[in-house]
Amino acid sequence: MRSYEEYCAVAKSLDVVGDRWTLLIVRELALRGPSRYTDLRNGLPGIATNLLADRLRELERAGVVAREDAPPPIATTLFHLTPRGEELRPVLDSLFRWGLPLMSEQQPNDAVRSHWLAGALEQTLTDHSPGQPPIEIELRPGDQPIVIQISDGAIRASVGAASDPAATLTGEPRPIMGLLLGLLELEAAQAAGVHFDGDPKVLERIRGGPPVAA
Amino acid sequence: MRSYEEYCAVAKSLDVVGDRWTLLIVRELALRGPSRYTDLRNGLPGIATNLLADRLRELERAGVVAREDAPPPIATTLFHLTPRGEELRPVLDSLFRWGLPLMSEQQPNDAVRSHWLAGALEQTLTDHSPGQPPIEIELRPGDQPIVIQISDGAIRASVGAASDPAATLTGEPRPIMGLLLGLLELEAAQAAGVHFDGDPKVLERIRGGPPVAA
DNA sequence: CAGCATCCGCTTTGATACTG
DNA sequence: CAGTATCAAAGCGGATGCTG
Repeated sequence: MRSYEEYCAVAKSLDVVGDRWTLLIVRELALRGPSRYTDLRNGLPGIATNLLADRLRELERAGVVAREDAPPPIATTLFHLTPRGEELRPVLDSLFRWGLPLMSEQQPNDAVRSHWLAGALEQTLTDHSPGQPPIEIELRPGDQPIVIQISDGAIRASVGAASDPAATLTGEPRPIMGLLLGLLELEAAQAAGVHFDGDPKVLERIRGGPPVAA
Repeated sequence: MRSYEEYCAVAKSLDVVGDRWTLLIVRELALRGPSRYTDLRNGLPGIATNLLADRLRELERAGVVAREDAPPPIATTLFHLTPRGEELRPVLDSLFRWGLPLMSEQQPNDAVRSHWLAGALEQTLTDHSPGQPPIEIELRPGDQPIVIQISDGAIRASVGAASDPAATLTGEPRPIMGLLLGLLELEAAQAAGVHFDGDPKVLERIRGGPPVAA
């Protein structure tokens, strides 16, 4: 990207991460950890392969990303965030939060990946009853399952199966997210094809309320 | 901008504010409040006028910016952030913080505006002695003067003159910022042409230390 | 197959000129 | 002051081909 040539911290940041696709590449590495080129491409549907290569080079030059040639048995290149790259998490988090209200409308051809949803959920859900025992909830939004772990006031959401879920939600991504983000009631979500299995009270424990002041 | 067509909150955010210049327009409105078209152009050196018009239209459609035709005596159009637009401040703040380390190198043809520097300073400086009486520091980085107001642990930095400054700093923007951000010692800043007037202790009270975890 | 580089048509941006 | 109009240059998207 052409530099803005402004002596301003925001402009300097955007000189590095303001290009199309760049922050989404950082998102992939932040959500999934060290990744292969092919995994990155899979998490960025629509990116031109030469652009991904270009951006990775630029991010490497900027000290945000580093590549490591994995040892012989694996024999592949892994890209990962440097400490400086990890410091971009607050930027991603604020964008996650700002974009949550836009999740209510899912365009018909929007791609879906479970790890994106997990990232969004970690930014919104809160444990309203920290005293309660730890529980897990499993989501099956068509893609891979997502497990939400609630324990001692902390929320962790990641791709994977729950061992002993207190509840499971199966259905389309949009109504599932609408329900969890607090934009949809359980009845409305069920009418939209969501199958809820478990104790409805667990929903009340974690549902995102009105947007949090950040 | 073409949509990323991803059902991800970050991608949805970037669909709205990921275009070139867009976040800088929001920065201008956030730092300066309601502004005229011409003021925006002045705060965005290098932007093509058709692009500014385009972006403002898109931001209006997205509900981030609104325009008001000021009443007859003023007879001009003012652009301002909507509440939804104000919610982008955490995004700007995180970009301000991330970009601070990049402020140490000022490219020879970087444009400088005092309100950008004020924004950066508010993100870094902290009042390390909240018990002390309120003081003001004035900066004269060539452009317009900046006043830093320190009182009760809070820092405010804005364009304008101080009434009774406890210290003044005159010189080039880069060494002044380097000194305040904690990247440069007073002697080094003075060697770089900064003229410091006042009690050096006030510097210790507010200087930014190592980057804060956000 | 993983990790690119090249080519080409299309879209976006930059610079400048012009207008109510 | 607050834009619109025009056009060249740069960037992007999609397809394809190459190399270990």
